[in-house]
Amino acid sequence: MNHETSSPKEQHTKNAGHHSSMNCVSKVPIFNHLSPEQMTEIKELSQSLVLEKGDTLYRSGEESDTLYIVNSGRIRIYRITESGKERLLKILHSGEFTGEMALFTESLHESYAEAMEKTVVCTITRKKFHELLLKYPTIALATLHELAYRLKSAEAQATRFVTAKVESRIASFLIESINDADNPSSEIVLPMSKKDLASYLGTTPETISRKLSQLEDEGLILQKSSRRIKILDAEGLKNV
Amino acid sequence: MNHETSSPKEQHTKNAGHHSSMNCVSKVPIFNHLSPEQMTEIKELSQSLVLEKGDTLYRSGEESDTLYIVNSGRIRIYRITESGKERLLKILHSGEFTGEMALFTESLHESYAEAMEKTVVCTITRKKFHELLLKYPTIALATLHELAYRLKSAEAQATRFVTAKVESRIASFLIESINDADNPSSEIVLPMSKKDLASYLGTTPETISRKLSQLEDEGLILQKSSRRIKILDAEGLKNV
DNA sequence: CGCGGGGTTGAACATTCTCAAGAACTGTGG
DNA sequence: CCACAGTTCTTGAGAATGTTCAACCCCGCG
Repeated sequence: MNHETSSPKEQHTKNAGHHSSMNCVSKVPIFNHLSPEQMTEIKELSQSLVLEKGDTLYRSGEESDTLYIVNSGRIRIYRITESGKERLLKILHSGEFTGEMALFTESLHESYAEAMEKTVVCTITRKKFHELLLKYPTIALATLHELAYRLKSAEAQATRFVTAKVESRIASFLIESINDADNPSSEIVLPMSKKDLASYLGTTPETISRKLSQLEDEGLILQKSSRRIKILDAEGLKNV
Repeated sequence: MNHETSSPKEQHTKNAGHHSSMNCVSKVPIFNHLSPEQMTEIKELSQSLVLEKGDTLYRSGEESDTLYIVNSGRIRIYRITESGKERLLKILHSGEFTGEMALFTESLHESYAEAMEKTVVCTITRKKFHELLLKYPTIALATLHELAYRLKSAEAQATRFVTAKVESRIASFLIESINDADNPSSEIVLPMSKKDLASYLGTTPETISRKLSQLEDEGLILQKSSRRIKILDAEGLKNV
């Protein structure tokens, strides 16, 4: 994890933090259903790392041999397209992980990971995670489960985005947002800036802005502030 | 695997074929490195199924509790988008598998799988595969490896397709095709009709046709026949 | 020889992007 | 608490990119 990077901006914070931090592992779905002893064992294998807002966890092109699990905070995962544009892949929240490829082959990162706020991540090296998987098949199973789910999502998203119009992409995104956060009112708060949202949906901020206004004109949503949106007609949205 | 489908077209071929077919399992990467006894055990868990051209393996909305491994032949996996258009996700060749989600949760298929020619698939039910994974951690590891790889590919493709112009998507596809088939000459044969290719790349046959002609005008490729394309300037293609 | 499906081409049309300018918001320091 | 600077967001107009629809071609096949 030595960064001989030459970026003028910022780097890994050097403060690798406390070893074997406590709650690092406990929030992670794939580690559920383990006995206390197993938990302890895992905690000993992992190291925690503290990132400040804007810090980079890894960059495209760097060697990848570590699994990162977010303990608290948020990590932005994005790629740079051939045409030099940034495209947001996902935002990792507490309990989610990245670096799955690292676990199986010598490979290089193809994306960038950057802390959106102060964030604590747990790190486990490929070697150690391997041992873990072989020792506890249920962890392997849980990880498989998670990857299968992600694959399905990725495919669903790819399908939707490649063909659908921007308007439908936005509509889908809004509907998913309702489902995600258990909303009593059907009001959602965008989890990112519109710039990021545009990048995530494969379009531009301008278009997002216009389409949202359009949806508002059609009476499907209500923009209460730049980040807060109230869904007026979820059914209508689905048919966009 | 009872199909109470009411489609007038065609269904599963009923001839569920020979039980525990021989080479079904032997071609599958995730089953490599196993002892002969283990192989035998696996063979006993699986059943083979013969599909004729055009037969459906599964449809969107059907319950999914089986892993399918292609022994010989090809399977077209596609989705229908909200707007009712077909979008090709991938083509499974010998040794590849589908149904990964089936393995972990009660879930429904969201895609369609259809034989492109006479095809033999091996089937393993969720329950049996689970037992297998728990018993042989190395299989779990190999499966994880495969899924991680697929996830990476899916993400890469999603990124590329969402932002890139059709022209670049085609160029990328051509370049990958060179790499895939070890080509002495840099001549490739499209693995599918242009109609399917269009669906795969998220565009229309018309646009494919036009863009290919354009690439030819630019001296990057040569269309020898409707399916055969010679790459004249791979470097140039990469910069499209 | 005629039929049918894929493939190609053209022209009108729809969608989205780009660039540019201005408005609204956020956080900071006085 | 206010003013300022740096963003982010919105809006407009023109340009680029792809889609649609319709006609036509080509080729394999009965």
